[in-house]
Amino acid sequence: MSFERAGHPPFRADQTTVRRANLGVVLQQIAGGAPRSRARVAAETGLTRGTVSSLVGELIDLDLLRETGEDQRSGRAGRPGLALELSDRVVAVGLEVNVDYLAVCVEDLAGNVRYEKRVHTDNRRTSPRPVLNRLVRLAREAEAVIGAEGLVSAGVAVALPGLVSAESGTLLRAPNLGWSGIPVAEEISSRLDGVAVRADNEANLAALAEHWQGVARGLDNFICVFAEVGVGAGIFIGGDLFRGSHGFGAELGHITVDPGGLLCQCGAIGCLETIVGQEAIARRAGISDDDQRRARNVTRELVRRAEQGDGEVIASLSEAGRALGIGLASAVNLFDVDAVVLGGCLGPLAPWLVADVHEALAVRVLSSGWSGCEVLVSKFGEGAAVRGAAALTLRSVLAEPWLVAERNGSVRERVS
Amino acid sequence: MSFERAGHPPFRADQTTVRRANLGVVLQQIAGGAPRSRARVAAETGLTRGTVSSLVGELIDLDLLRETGEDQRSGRAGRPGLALELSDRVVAVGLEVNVDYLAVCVEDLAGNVRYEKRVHTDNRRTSPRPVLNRLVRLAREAEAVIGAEGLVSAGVAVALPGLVSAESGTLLRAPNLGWSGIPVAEEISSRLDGVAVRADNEANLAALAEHWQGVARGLDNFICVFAEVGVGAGIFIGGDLFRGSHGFGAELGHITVDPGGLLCQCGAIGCLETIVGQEAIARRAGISDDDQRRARNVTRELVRRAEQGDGEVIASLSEAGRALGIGLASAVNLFDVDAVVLGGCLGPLAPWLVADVHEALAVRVLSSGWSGCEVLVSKFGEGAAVRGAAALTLRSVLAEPWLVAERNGSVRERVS
DNA sequence: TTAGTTTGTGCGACGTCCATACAAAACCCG
DNA sequence: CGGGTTTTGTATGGACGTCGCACAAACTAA
Repeated sequence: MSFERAGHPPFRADQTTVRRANLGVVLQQIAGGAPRSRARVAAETGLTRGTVSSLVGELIDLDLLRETGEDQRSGRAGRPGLALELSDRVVAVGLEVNVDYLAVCVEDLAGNVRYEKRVHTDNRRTSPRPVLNRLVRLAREAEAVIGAEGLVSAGVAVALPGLVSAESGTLLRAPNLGWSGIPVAEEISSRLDGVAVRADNEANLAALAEHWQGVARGLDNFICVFAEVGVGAGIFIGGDLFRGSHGFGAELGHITVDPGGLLCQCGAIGCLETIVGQEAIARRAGISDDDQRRARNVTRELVRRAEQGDGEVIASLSEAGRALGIGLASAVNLFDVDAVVLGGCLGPLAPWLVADVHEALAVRVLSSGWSGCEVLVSKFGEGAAVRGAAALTLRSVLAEPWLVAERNGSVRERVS
Repeated sequence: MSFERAGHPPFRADQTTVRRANLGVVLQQIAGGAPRSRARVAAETGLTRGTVSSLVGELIDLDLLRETGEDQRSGRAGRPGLALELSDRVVAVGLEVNVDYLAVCVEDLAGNVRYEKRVHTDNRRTSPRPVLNRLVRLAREAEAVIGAEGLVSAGVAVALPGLVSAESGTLLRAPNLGWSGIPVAEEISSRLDGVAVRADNEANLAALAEHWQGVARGLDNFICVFAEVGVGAGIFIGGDLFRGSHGFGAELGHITVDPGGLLCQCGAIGCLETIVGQEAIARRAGISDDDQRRARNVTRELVRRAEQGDGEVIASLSEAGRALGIGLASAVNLFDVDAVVLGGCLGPLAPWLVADVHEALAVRVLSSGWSGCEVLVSKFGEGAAVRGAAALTLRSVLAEPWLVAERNGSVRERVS
């Protein structure tokens, strides 16, 4: 109904604003369901068939939509409509730097993963430069695939494990990586011939992924915990990612849950991260750092042992669940969300955690009597952040379709 | 830049949408500063002088703007502009039900309080009906004043001490009042000849008041604590009031700060409210319930004793400050706000609290090193909620000016 | 085959903003 | 004191986008 985000930076509107808005409306309408005819879209959006025709024409020219045969119709009278669905030619590249791996993925508008690669490397005490070089090599491979299949890239985004300034794309501080003040987006962009690159926190992007194609589809308010070595959270409010004033919000990993506990990387005592992180769980289960390194994938090792009935591991997991529940409870009390999603390493480990999280929430959440806050398990687990990075770009394509013209339009316009 | 709240419910745009948006843009531009000429507004918004002229004409017809002589100009060449400022003829009515008083206020668009009244009554064990009757009587008096001065009412809103469903205007649960499930907005509306009435939580509205004309002007992200008998909080995010999925958000009063503490009205143990509320502070300072009742205004009594150097009171206040700081810290960690505002009875009591709140925040807020979170003292104190109720309506007039035509336009259109 | 229904497109009308031109009202300066 | 300059507010024609309507195409039902 209203315009803009009712907040203070109002922006003047004119006819092109209208056009752009309606391009977005039509595209999102088609994205949010089964293939549909122009006429149905018109009926659903309130636009005229004529206007929808015009808008769809432009979207097809932009390679965002395509006509795929006829609308499936159950013997109703009248001329059949031509089904419209999202094009599979526009893709986005997602990158991820984590403590013990690098990852890349290419996803198209329809949500299909077209390419995916993940390499294990210990980035913990490596300086940023070689790590970014390796990441850029992965990105280049992905772009080669994109080119070979005749796809169009809408942009690149990178997920980072730490405090990120989303506007500038700078990694401000990553305790578990030992990095600080690295202009990651800029660095990557310059090595990829100036392609636009965005950067964001891994937990934010994991939340985005779950909302885009995961367990949180259709949920407008939820918290997604993303634990690897560190523990972060992405918060969705009103269908959009919530970032604080400076991007320091949702630092769930550094909520105090055990004042008499261990020293955290951040300098404080008893942070949630000292109990719930992947390595914290292992350490508390009596698995030495050496054993962890040998196992390569710590989460898989934990799952293996838990499945075998290892008492120490199961106890450590249960404890982690309880601590997590305590931490989440204050967040749920303040944000009043509909659901909590357990992601990252908590995905695979969920079977030994969920019950404890549930219980802690039930006890501590004020409104638990009225509005049950669901506990969901991530669909993508450790792969959520990369996919979220791709989704970041894809989502903005749906919301602001006209921007793709400014990226690749110069070529296209000469053709048409 | 983008349209709509990027979220999922997209809405088609057309020319009237543009017009409405620009009406809002012009009005808010003029509202957000000193009186200005059409030409300046044009330069600031990016609209043409011609377009601004047309928009301003419509806004003047709606009685939202007025021309007030000439623009103050410091000897610059050129024809002087006609200064435009907010009309003082459009007002809104704010109402408030609290535990020990009822209040009404009439405020105009420019932020002037045109009428104000507050009556002390113990509503604690009174049934809703007589209380609402008394409130409606206050509202009627206010409307009489509005009529007598030739003003136009844009709407009525009421502040309530408890969980409120803002859409339906229902008071779901007010522990300190002993009410639950009362359709307050509807009840008041029906007794005021069907005038539209909105209802919201007192803390939300207090936050709104501080943002509208108080200490939080210009702050887009802040938390406003509002303590009377109970303790609530209103949260501003991105220049807008944040309500959770169900309106249960920001229940700061029921965060656990002292697991071995007192039993709270809500049934839990050691809630913040058992230490920080007006009566809790008094009780912990050794002031009996009888003495409190005799004093009528508990806050004033506390201030009196603190000024006289009453050790018990000062200690209780300091303790409240510390508890508040602890509770606020988790909120600040999650919301990453720029400031915290102490409101309600905490306004007058601030001198004996602020230092403790500050200290607790400094220790417990993760990002306190980077982004200092200011602690501000409310400008309106206990009067914030009523003023916020009026501001709720006034704000929506600024954002959606065309709606006033639907309220009182039928008369006006016949005239013009 | 014919009538009825639905789809997609073309055309004129309307509303809104932009660019431009112009009169009015001040200041500046010789 | 009067002309030139600058700025303001308004009026006019053009561009753009949606709406309403009409029409041909394509299918179902009888």
